[in-house]
Amino acid sequence: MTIFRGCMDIYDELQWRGLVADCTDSEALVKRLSEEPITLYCGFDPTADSLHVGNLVPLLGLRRFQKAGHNPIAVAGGATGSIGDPSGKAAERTLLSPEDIQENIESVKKQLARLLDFEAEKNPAQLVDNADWTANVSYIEFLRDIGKHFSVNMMVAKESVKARMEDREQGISYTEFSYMLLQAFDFYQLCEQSGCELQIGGSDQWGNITAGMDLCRKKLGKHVWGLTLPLITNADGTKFGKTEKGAVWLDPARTSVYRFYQFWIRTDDRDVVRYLKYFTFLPREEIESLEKAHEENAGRREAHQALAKAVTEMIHGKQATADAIQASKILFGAEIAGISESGFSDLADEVPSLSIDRSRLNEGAGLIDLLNDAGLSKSKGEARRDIKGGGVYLNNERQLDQEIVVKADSLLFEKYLLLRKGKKNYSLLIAS
RNA sequence: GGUGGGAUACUCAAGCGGUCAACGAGGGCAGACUGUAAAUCUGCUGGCUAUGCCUUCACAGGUUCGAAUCCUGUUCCCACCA
Repeated sequence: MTIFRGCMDIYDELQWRGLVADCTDSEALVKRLSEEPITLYCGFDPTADSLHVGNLVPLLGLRRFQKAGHNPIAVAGGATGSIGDPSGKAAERTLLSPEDIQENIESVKKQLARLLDFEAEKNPAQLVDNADWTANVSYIEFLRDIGKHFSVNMMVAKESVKARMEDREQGISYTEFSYMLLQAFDFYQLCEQSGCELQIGGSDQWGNITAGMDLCRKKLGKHVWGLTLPLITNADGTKFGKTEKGAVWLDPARTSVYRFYQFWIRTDDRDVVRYLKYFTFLPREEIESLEKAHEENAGRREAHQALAKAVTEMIHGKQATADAIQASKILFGAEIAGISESGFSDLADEVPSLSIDRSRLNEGAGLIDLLNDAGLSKSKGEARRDIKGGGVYLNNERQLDQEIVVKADSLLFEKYLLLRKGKKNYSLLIAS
């Protein structure tokens, strides 16, 4: 008998989306999910002051469960984050200072808060910090109550630890070795205090999750579940979520909305349908029709646009997304002659821009210097090479003369210079 | 502790007295083709006040007209022996 609508479908939906990497006792979990709302959690360690697109899959996983009527808990890893998870890491990491962790936690919390619904009447999301329950546990207590339940033999056998043990060059510190126990302790605490029965996480979390399940069983006699979501891979074998400029962050101060939107627009054809399933809440029928459109005419890039729009709106909201789309249209679509003055001032918010002293242009500024100042070329030598290679455009006109001097008469609307390197790197110079 | 081998640019990896800012591969950037995709092909890939100058081949010295290359010492790795 179903007590509330929606819960029957969540596992099927996850499976259809390809979001189930592994699951402990899926049959029993499916049954359990169909009975009544379950409480589940996922942890996020504050290793930086912003989440990035790589964190999105588990986070949206929580949201998917919430949409299906379940009770999600997001755990900010104030405690675990100060230790460092060895899972999937080839080398020991340097510890973050307590101040950094605190700062990171504050910003990450805000981002988590935007993606989960804390106002839902029936199943509001919760946000907790695992430092809250580790703070007053003494080391001796922890060793006696928790450590006793773990055999080192088992811990050493876990993939995350084993990999580091076998690597003579790297090794693993006792600190990181112990990480598993802390995460297990989280699950146990949440299970006891909040009746949490399911932990989800990236597939590299499998060992940590099962460790927590064991602890719940041993200490509470409770049968709980673990479900891992896949690690996202690009079709070309590169790491998902990285660009030449580094990670793609959710914080618009780190990755502008325009860049964020562009990141998704440039998704490989082979990945786009998968990503629609992974990263959007678009319903199945819609994704399937986009898939069809994509197969028929990939060049129209309908699926890409839908993906970029959906994800950007989810993270940055409708208005910011509309602006990013507009900026993209201006830069990649119309001729520069068609851009209005207000179009340029809008661009300034989206595209990297730089103000430049008007007097410099009166005297004439070398294109090489401008490229260097705008950061499009890393050095003047590189700027020279870029021009020579035919990759530099001023106001969308290719410049091949390395010695060219830019004067005030090149200013559009007497104010803007649009500098471009290659197909997609723009910089807007604003005279002042 | 002993012996031998190694440390070269973003990474891997040649070079073992001058022609070395350093072969090659990967990566990155740019061009062509396209669809802001992929694949493919082409060029570039230390810095500069630029037909020249400066800084780089673990670190510090030395030999030499001249060193990434030879010598001495130091640090770190790896292998074998104890």
